[in-house]
Amino acid sequence: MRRDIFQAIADPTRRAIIALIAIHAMTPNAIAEQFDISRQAVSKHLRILTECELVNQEYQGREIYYQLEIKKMKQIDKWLEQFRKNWEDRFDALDNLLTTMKGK
Amino acid sequence: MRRDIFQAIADPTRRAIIALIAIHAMTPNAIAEQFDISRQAVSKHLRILTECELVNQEYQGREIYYQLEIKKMKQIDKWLEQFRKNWEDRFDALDNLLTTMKGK
DNA sequence: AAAACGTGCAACCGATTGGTTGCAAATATA
DNA sequence: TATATTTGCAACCAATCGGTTGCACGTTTT
Repeated sequence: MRRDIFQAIADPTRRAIIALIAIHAMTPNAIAEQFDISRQAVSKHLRILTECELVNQEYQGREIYYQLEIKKMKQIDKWLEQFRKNWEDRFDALDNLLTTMKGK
Repeated sequence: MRRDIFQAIADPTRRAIIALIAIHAMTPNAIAEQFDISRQAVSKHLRILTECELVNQEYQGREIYYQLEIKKMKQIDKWLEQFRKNWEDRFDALDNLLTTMKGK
């Protein structure tokens, strides 16, 4: 099983789930209500997210609250790093600013 | 066919190709030499990358030079934006710095 | 104690993926 | 002109994906 973070975010439903639980922890049932797929399908997505350590599970009685392990997202950012120097955007702008400040 | 940028970077071979042609344009043959898969398999990857406009094609005689359309990578960065405020790293540090500067 | 609820897992299914081989077309070279 | 090179495309294949339904198990509620 490949199951790395890039494969995890490849599916649009999974990205939507990620965005949902980034705000606050949610149970599988609550998540499933937001989509047109079965609770079990959501469960499978959560399993994949769990396998690449993108989510926390917090057991609370018979409910399980899933929350995004937001630090894991940095991994994507890290990969992007190698290309970032080649596009001009707010980060470049900030980099330039810092460089300028250092120079002074 | 889904074929968005997230699906494009889901495959590790494709990520390697992206990293390769980010440096300088390459022909399919030259790219294929770097991997243990057939030239046709590389060609299929390039087709996918082309379909989501991640690469440029420059025809030169019978050769075709493929280069990364680096600006398209910003799309990933843009998606990451919504999570970035929640992790502490150099970008947060820069954000805080900017906020501080604005405040003064 | 019985019933209802929240969850994960297994089995199944059609579509997609990433690879292969073979071939045709265009360009370059002998 | 004949031959070699570079490429894309089609057909095929096994494996994986994203969904489904059914079920078992633990926790709550009645």
